[in-house]
Amino acid sequence: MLHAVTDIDTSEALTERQKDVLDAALRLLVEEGDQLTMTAVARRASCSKETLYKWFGDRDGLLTATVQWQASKVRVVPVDRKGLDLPSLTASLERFASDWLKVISSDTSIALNRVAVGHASSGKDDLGVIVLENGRFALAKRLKPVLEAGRQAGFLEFSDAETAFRTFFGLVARDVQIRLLLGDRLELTDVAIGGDAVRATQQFLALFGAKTGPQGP
Amino acid sequence: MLHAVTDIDTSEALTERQKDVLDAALRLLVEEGDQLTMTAVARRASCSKETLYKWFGDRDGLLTATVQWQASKVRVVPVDRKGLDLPSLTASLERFASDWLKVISSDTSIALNRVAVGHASSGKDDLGVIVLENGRFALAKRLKPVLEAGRQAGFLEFSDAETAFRTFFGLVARDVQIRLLLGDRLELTDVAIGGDAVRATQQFLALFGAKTGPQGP
DNA sequence: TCGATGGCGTACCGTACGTTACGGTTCGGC
DNA sequence: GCCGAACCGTAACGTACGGTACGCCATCGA
Repeated sequence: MLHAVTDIDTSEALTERQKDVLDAALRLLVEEGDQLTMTAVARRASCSKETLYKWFGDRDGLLTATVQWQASKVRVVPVDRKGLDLPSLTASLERFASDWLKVISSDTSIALNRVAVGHASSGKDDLGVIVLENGRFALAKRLKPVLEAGRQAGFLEFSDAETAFRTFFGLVARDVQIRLLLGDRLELTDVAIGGDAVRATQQFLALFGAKTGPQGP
Repeated sequence: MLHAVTDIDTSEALTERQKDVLDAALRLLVEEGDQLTMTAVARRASCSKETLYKWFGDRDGLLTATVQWQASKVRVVPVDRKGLDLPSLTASLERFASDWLKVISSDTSIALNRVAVGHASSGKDDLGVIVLENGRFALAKRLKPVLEAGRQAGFLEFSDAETAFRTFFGLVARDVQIRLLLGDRLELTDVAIGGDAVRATQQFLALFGAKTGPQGP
């Protein structure tokens, strides 16, 4: 289990300058992958290495701060649960699917996940936990209320929201993330993403949609 | 696209001694992750570094050979398509799902995928391609004939085998692989895997099973 | 005006590791 | 028994990079 390990408010007292430095590190990470050096970050950010060490402790600290900084930038848009009907539920699910596909296919996400995966082998720091907590688990946390609302409104049928979520996750992501992480050139256009979102949502509704309508037969 | 890049017969003239060395490297890779050193491999395999360099060129060559060697070890068991009925189709699908879950949750697969993901960022070598080709694409190559047979027998309905396969893939793997790669302690017991295989198969049949029987109404 | 603080640039140190070189040993062929 | 090839073990080399020290400048409060 790793839930509820880091609730990540982060942005904890970061000066503008520090944010700039982390942005530079992030860009470098996207461009060059994990072999980014402290010297490169310092040069790109126009700061001295000494400052990097004073602010972030060591290389892992910088990496962690960078990942957390990126995580803090994705803001959660709450879903309103008023007037829930089937079209709006469908639209919500499609929106989640589309957003998620956009995220996992973005250069930033790919780079961050690669770094985190690489560091997970030598379980030294918590990059993997941070990425999971702000990716997969954050998604679940946002989506589950929608699923629950759909169930209470009688549009969905499932016994366990976690299981339902994981199925939705699988229907949306399929093999996309692992292929991208492994370097497969998988071009996801906006229209392809939109189509996949619709397909995944329809499949999910086919599996978990209530046979009877919200009022019953 | 990266299909049909490496058809990988490999094992290309590997002496027993060389296989032993690669096995040692593989074990070391599983134990220590990507930071395995040439010295460590030489010591573990009781060979000299000079021999390593003569045989495999450089560190990347050794890594590539190791990954290919592991890939060459998984033998494909062909599925017989005789006497296809719904129970045997279901059993085949469950078997594929179960096997796949066992593979992606194995220490070896996790270690290899981590290394390949790490190397994909600095697109220097083809580790990612090799892993994909022997993982996700090999699975597709084996499963698609089964899907086609199921369709011709009238048990399945789909227009594109690739799309159907990817949905099956998503239903089986869900978030398992990325969570494991990121270091989440996800314990998959045999019974849990079996249950997941059954669930994924049922969901797949619910989505792609023919509404009419094999003979039709 | 002036000391102090914070940060930039750079030179430097130590180490880890990839790579190479070399002496010693085993072994198959003559 | 002798030769050369292959291989083991290890020492040595070169370099890249994490981490540190230091000189210099700008800003700021007194």
